[in-house]
Order: sequence, then structure tokens, then C-alpha cells
Amino acid sequence: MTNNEPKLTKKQQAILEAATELFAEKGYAGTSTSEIAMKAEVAEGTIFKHFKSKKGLLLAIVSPLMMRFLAPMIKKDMEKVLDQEFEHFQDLIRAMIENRKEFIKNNLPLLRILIQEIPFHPELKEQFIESIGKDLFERMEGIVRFYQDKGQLVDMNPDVIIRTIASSILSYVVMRYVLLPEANWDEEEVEIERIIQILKSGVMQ
Amino acid sequence: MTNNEPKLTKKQQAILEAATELFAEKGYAGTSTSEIAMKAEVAEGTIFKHFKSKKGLLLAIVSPLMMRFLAPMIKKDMEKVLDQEFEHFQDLIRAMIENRKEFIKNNLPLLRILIQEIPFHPELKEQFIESIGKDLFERMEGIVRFYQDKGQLVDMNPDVIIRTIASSILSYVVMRYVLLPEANWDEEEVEIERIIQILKSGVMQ
Amino acid sequence: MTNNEPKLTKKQQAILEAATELFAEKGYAGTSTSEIAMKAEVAEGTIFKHFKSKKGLLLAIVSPLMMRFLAPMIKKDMEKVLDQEFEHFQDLIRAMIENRKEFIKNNLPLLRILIQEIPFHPELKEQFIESIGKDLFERMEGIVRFYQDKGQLVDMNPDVIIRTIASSILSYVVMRYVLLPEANWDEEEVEIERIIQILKSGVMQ
Amino acid sequence: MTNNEPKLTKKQQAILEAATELFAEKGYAGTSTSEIAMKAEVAEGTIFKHFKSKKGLLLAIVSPLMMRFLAPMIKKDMEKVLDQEFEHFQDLIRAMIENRKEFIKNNLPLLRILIQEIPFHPELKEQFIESIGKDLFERMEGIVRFYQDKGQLVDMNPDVIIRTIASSILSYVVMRYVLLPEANWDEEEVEIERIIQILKSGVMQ
DNA sequence: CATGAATGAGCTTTCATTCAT
DNA sequence: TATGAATGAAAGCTCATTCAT
Repeated sequence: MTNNEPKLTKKQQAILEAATELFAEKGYAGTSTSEIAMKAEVAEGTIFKHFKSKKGLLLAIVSPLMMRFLAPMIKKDMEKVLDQEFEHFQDLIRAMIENRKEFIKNNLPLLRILIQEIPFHPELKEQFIESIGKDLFERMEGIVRFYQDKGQLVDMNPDVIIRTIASSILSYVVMRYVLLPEANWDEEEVEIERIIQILKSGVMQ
Repeated sequence: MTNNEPKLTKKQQAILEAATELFAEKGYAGTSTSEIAMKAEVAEGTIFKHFKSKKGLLLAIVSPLMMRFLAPMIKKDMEKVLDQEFEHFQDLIRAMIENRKEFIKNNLPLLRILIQEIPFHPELKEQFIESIGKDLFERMEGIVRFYQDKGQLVDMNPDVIIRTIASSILSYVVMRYVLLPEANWDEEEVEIERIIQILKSGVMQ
Repeated sequence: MTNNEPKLTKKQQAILEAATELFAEKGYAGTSTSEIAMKAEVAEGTIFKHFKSKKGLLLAIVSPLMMRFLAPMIKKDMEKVLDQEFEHFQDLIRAMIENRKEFIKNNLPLLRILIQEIPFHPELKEQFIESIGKDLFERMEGIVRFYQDKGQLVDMNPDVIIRTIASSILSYVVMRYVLLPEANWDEEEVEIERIIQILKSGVMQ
Repeated sequence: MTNNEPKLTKKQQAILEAATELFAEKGYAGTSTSEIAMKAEVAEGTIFKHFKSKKGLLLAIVSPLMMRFLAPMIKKDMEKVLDQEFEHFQDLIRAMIENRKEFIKNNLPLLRILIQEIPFHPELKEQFIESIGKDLFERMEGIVRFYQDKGQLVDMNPDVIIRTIASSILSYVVMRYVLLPEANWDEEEVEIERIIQILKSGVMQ
């Protein structure tokens, strides 16, 4: 939302869009730069002028995602928590999901790439842990403790609670959008409530 | 368990093992046949003599997994259910996980390949749905209804309940073994109990 | 004659020339793309950048031959016939051979390729029939009837007459240039006159 | 006809037949030994046990053709000439064609191979010239001179006359059976008479 | 005699990348 | 900035041939 990426020429934009779509569909290693060039209607050389290498292009796609999606998730939402202090933890979860839902839906290919490629690119994993693990995990820990003190979360290792929540959400996203996108799913809202309901009795009191 | 794959020469075995390891580690598209040949200490031509093509090799790795892992999961475990009639649904889940745990641990690379490559190979997805969707889903539905009648499962669409259970288990497997294998995890038993606990309050009554 | 092939880079030209020579000498299947690349002093990749595949290269060599040699043979020479109305049919034949002689001698490797490869490539045969059968055959039929009416050609099915003439000329070309190029042959003019003499008493009156 | 090939096992026979068919259809270089093995329902090794190499197989196919078809053409037919002394040269031609017609029709694939592969295999060409050029040419020369003396053949260099006759017949065979086998041709007898008619006025008096 | 697993050289083709224009 | 011809390394794959059984 904040215009933190400076000037992207039309060609650059086209390359990023084409690459995002193709990486999501066929995987990083399964996509060739010439395919990307064709889809972006750009000369193959142009890709390398702007992104140095194929891997550079991957990082150019994935890094902003981490910066724009995950960092805000911390900063924006966390501030909200401290500002708002939801009465129930589940409302916090709902607010977080609600808040990011739009972004997730608009950037699904990006998320697919992130999830699919993390196992193969140590840089990605490091970058991911750097921007998530370090910051978000610590802040989340604080929040979890906060709601544990309020007696709304079970008295477990916060790590575990966070992992439980994260994998509940992630597993839904992966199943719905990566593994089985064509199965017939319920309305989004219904599914979200289901996740919350599951978590409620799983980790909340 | 039944020895339904007839004669595999030593070289063929070596190729399958090498390929499994490499596909799991670097992905299908990221692994070259020459790498596989080197690791298996075999001439590259030998791979193609036996498996026709690189994709043929992938299928030769993954297909038996589906047939040997997923089919038994239906036949063996389901029979157990009908024979044993666990008092509580959660005991069934525990028994299922327990029963397959060994297999999962012994065939982790295979599972990684399956999970990582399904999005890119329609054949795999179809084969997967064929051996899962058709059989297991239907049988599971019956079981779910059985425990719903006993009042142990909430009165929801069985589809949703199955998906919830599956994604709970899968998300644990994916997170622990595919995405973040080096994070520090609890003992397996503890994690299993956690999954069951989550499911208990999520879908059980 | 009209410059209907636009820009061919020097390398592309070199590839076509090298391939033509090698295909003529060793046959299509007996020539490797790496040989062609070496002879053309070009990277092997360059061949595929421009001609897509080895077969694409063959067609790029042979198609223009059909378009530039066989099509004109119809248009140019046929017009001449209608303009000039040779007194004797044999003068028409002589003019046709004379007219194409230069081209044949300059493009012998190409003709060798065409003759040698037609039996193995259905595409070639179709393309050949398309550019010959359709047009030339029909026009030739008209001309044959014209000279039949003039009483200079025997009263046979024009098909047969055309085939007789064509195979007389072709058999000379094949024998002299494809099958037995090193036997000691007479001067070209003498051979041409011999063909005409044979035809004269065979189909002319 | 004379049993000059000793014992051929069934497998050897099968290999020769399969190879003949495939070489004729796809050319020597375009056919793989594994294809031949499959078609002959024989292990690939068996081919090499019997024929040493792929080229050995080609020669095993083509050499007997030369020995059985071309040598008899000299010995048998020539004797007939000396025995019979046809009144007209054209009767000799007719007898020769008639005599070999059956053989040609039964061994078309073999002839296709011979014609198609001669340009690419010096051994073949040498062998061909050895069994034709040396013997047949000389004998034919005698015969031609005989009929020239009788005043039935024009007073030309016998070489030329022989070449004319040979290429007339060959061009018919090539056109009818190699290049355009699916065009609609007249009855064989009619075509033979046409060839003779053409030759009659071309080289006969 | 016959097999077919195994080979390694070489084949056609693809690919990320460079560079003169 | 943008192009696209050109590259060469390496990819997937085929092939004639060998050899233990």
C-alpha cells in the first residue's frame, strides 16, 4: 500500500507478472526464461538487464512479498492488538485473517511460489526466517503470553501455540489453493469460522 | 507388504533409491538424470532403458507409494475399524496415525516428493485422486457417519470433517518434514496427542 | 527470382549451406546437427534457435526449392509456351530443359536431398505433390492436349505422356547425378538430344 | 532358386525380414537395431551374434540380392540369348523384363533398399559395380553389338545404348515403386509395352 | 544359440546468459 | 533502455554394441 517500490518500467512489471504466473504454475526450475520473455512480450535479454539472473528474478518476486505481506502482518496487526486489546483471543485471530484475506486472495500465485520453492532455496528459507522468525515470532510470543495471562489461552509453550495456529491456517491455504484447488469448498467465511472453532477448543480455554 | 513388484535388478533398485533421494532434496525439475546416474553408480543410458523417461522414473517412484501406502491405509485400517469398533473416534485416529507412523518415517523422502510434485504433474494428481478420492473418501465417509450416529462427531458434512482431519495431520507432516525440518520439535507422541486434542474439540463432541 | 525470403543472417545462411552439402552427401538421418554446426562454424544451439528442429532445417532447405524451382517452372515456362507456340513439341521440351539446366546444375545438392529424402518424409511428399501435382500437372495436361490437337503427340492419355517425359528426364538426372556420378558421361548437350530423340519416337509422331 | 544360402535359423530369417521391411520403409540410418529386434521378436544381442554389426546386416540383405538377382540376369538370360537368338532385340528386352518381373515384385523392399542406400555406402556401390559393371556390362556389350550387326540397333556407342535401356527400366521401377507408389498406374503389361515402344524408336531401328 | 541388462559415446534439444547493435 | 542473435554447457534421450548368464 505504501509506495515503497520506486519506479518499475512497464516492461519490468510485465516480466514480474509473467514470471509470477509461470513460477506458480510450473515451478521455478520448470520454467524457462524464454517462456517468461514470451509471456511478458519482452526480449530475453531484457530480463537479465533488470534482474541479473533467473534467481534474481525469483528473489525480486518473493522478497517484496515477505516485506510487504509478512512485515505488515507484524507491524500493522500487532499495533492493532496493543491498541485495541480484543476481548477474546479468537477475535484477534479473526481480525488477523480478515485483515490479510484480501491480500492473500490477490497474491495467491506469489504465495504458491513461496510455499513451493522454500524447500529448495536456502536463501529463501533464511530470508523467510529473518523476516518472520526473528520479529513476528517474538512479538507473537508476547501476545500469546498476554492472552495466557488473561486466561484465554492454555498454559503451553508459546512456540507450540503459535505453530499450531500457523499450521492450521497454512494447511487450509495450502489445501484450498495449492493442492486441491478444484475440490468444492465452502464459502470462505464458513471455513474461517471452522478454523477458529478448531483452534478455540484446541488451544483456547 | 505382499511382494507384488517382481524382479528389480540391483541397478534398477539403485536408480530408484538415488532418484528418490535427489528428487526429495532438490525437486524433480531441479535434478538431472546424470546426477541420478552418478549417485546410483550406473550409466545414464541404463536409467532410460528401464524407466523410459525421466517422468517415467518419477512415476515409478511415486506410483508404488500410492498403491502400497494409501491403498493399505484404506484396506487394512478400515477393516480394523469394522472389526474393532473403537469406543472413541479419537482412538481410531490415534490407531491410524500409529499404524502408519513407521511407514511415514521410513518413507519420508517419498512423501516429500509426492507433496512437492503433485502441483506440477496432473498425472500425479489424477493418480492420487484415483487411489484416494474414490476409495478412501467413500469409506471414510461411512466411518464418519458411524461415529456421528454414535454421537461422537459433530453433525457436519462428512467431507468437511474428513478434510479437517486430513489437513490437520498433513499440515503437521508438511511443516515438520518438508518446510521446517530443522526447527526444534517435540517428541512425536506429544505432537500426535496435540493433533488429537485439537481435533477433539474441533470436530468431536 | 523475386526476393521473397527476407533477412537471413550470415550464420543462418552458413547453416543452410552446410546442412545442404552434408544432407546431400550423407543423407538426412546420416548427418548429425553437431557436424552441421562445425561445418557452418556456428554453435549448435544456433541451429535450433533458428530452425526449431533438425526436421525444421530440412524443410527450410527443401521448401524454398519447391517454391522457387518448381513453381516458376510452371509459371515462367508455361507462359512462354502460350506466348511462343513452338512449332514442334520437341522444341518446347528442349526449351524447358535448357531453361532449367542452369538451375539444376547450381542446385544439385538440393535436388539430391529432395530425391533421396522424399521416400522417408511424408511431409515432403505431400508438399511436393501440392506444388507439382496440383498446378503443373494440370497445365501440362493442357499443353499436351494442345500438341495432340496439332497432331504432334500420340493420342494417349496425357497423364501417361507426362509421366513418360518426366521419368525420362528424371532418370537421366538421377543416374547422372545421384546414383553414378563418377561414370564417364557424354557432354550434357549430347545427352539432352538423346533424351529428346528417345521421346520423339516414343510419344511424338 | 538354387539353394546357395545354407542354413538360416528361424531367428535369422526373422531378423532379415524385419530389417528388410524397416530399412525399406525408414532407411538404413533411420532404423535402429532395437526396432529390428522388436519387430523380429528377437533379443537385440541375437542380431549381433549373427550379423556382427548393423552394417553387416545391411550387407547380408543386399549382397544376396546382387548375387541372386543380378548375377542370374547375366548367366541365365544371357545364355538364353545365345541359345535362342531372338529375332528382334525388343523380344530380348521383353523376355528379360518378363523373366525378372516376378522377382522384382517379390523383392521390392530389397530393391528399394538397394536404390536408396547405394549413394551412402561406398561398399555397396563397389559391390554393385563389381557384380554388374564388370560382368553384365561386358556381356551386354557383346549382345548389343550382335544386334547392331544384325541392323536392329542404331550404330551408337554400346555404353550409351545400355545406359539408355537401363535407365528407362530403372526410372519406371523407381517412379512406380519408390517415389510415387500411390499414383494410379496402368496395368504392368501395358507399362512394359510402353517402355519397349519408347526404346524401339529411341535406340532400335 | 539366445538373452537382455548394461554401457558410454553421441544424438537432438533446451537453457541461462552475454553482447553488439 | 531494449533487443535478439549467438553461445556453450548441460539437459534428456537414443543407439550400436558387449557380455555374463
